[in-house]
Amino acid sequence: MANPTNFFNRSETTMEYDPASPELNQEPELLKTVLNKEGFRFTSQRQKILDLFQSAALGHHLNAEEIHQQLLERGEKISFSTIYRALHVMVRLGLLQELELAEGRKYYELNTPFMDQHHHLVCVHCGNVEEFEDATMTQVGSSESTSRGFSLLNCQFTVYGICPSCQSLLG
Amino acid sequence: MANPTNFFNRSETTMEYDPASPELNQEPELLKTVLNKEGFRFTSQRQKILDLFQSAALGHHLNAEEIHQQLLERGEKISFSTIYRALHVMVRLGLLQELELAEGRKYYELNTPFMDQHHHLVCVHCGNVEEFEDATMTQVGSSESTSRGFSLLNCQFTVYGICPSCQSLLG
DNA sequence: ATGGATAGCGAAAATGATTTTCAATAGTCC
DNA sequence: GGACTATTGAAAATCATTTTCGCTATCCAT
Ligand SMILES: [Mn+2]
Ligand SMILES: [Mn+2]
Ligand SMILES: [Zn+2]
Ligand SMILES: [Zn+2]
Repeated sequence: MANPTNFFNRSETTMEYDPASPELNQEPELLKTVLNKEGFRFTSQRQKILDLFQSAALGHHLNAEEIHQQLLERGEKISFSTIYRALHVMVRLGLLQELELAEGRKYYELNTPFMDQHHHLVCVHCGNVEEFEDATMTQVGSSESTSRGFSLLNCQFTVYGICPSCQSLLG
Repeated sequence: MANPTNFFNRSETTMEYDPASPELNQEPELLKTVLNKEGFRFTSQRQKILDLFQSAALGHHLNAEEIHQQLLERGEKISFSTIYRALHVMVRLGLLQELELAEGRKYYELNTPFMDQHHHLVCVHCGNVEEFEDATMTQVGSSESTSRGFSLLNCQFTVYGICPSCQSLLG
């Protein structure tokens, strides 16, 4: 394996989004290919975790706890250590995206091609998350990073506020 | 005090940025006023912590650990519990801004009027953070939130990438 | 100013998400 | 099939942050 020591230390590697291989997550057996290409092994656990995200609406902004729970509901018991390891690997491979939606935990969702990147509007009271797309966002991100010589990995625009229903609850 | 139970649970209260009281952090004794207005008490610890941020370039994206350390260097020993409590209160009062620059810890900086809000470009390899301003960002944030009936609290645009010097190190 | 009520302090213990350790297992490649 | 070693699960370890609790200091009313 390429970098065994700090490998699991989040995306500290120069593994950028590869526009040449966009829909990998759709196909059933491609996971093995993607993993092996980078020296990882294909395992049933990793496939099941990815499956969870691919069954659309179900998955979407899942944290480790929710993944563990939803897998249990599907009759699959996968340890937390395995879940965390799989998430890191898939983020590294560009299959998943890690999100900081505030609160002390990380959320994950299927990664999308850079230009289709969406952003988030979070209610700090109830945790409700809405998504939106906006091309100017990604433009600003990429122009800002190239003008400083940064190689862009990804942008996150997160808007915090209070959703309509929480507003009425709080007066 | 208004909401004793979940009070310290981050900014879950409807305490929006007040454009009428912008430069509070500049003045020396205003902290007491701001605290008392909301039922908090003025303490030397809170003043010293705020002082740290106000001595500009020194402070800027400080986490609890760094605050504790820099206070020690100034000969002030303030416990972590007090530091964390003070940070929460000051965020709640709009004096400080809490940032999620990735990595499992939170950073703080002096809050600025909404329209002057700046954003961050983070090197995921060395942690170097650069700031930039962009009006479109805040526009998109506010239009997006009003169009959904959210009451806006704040926006964070964070761009992740690899800085020039880390790029050369990594080949 | 004085005094009572109680918010805030520090030290230590608790929490909770994530990471690591380690022996057993299972992909990959020959 | 067999060697090599990445991956797994369970349990222990980390680490930032939060809570608890007895004591102190601030605030407000007298
Ligand atoms: Mn999303
Ligand atoms: Mn900043
Ligand atoms: Zn809400
Ligand atoms: Zn760097």
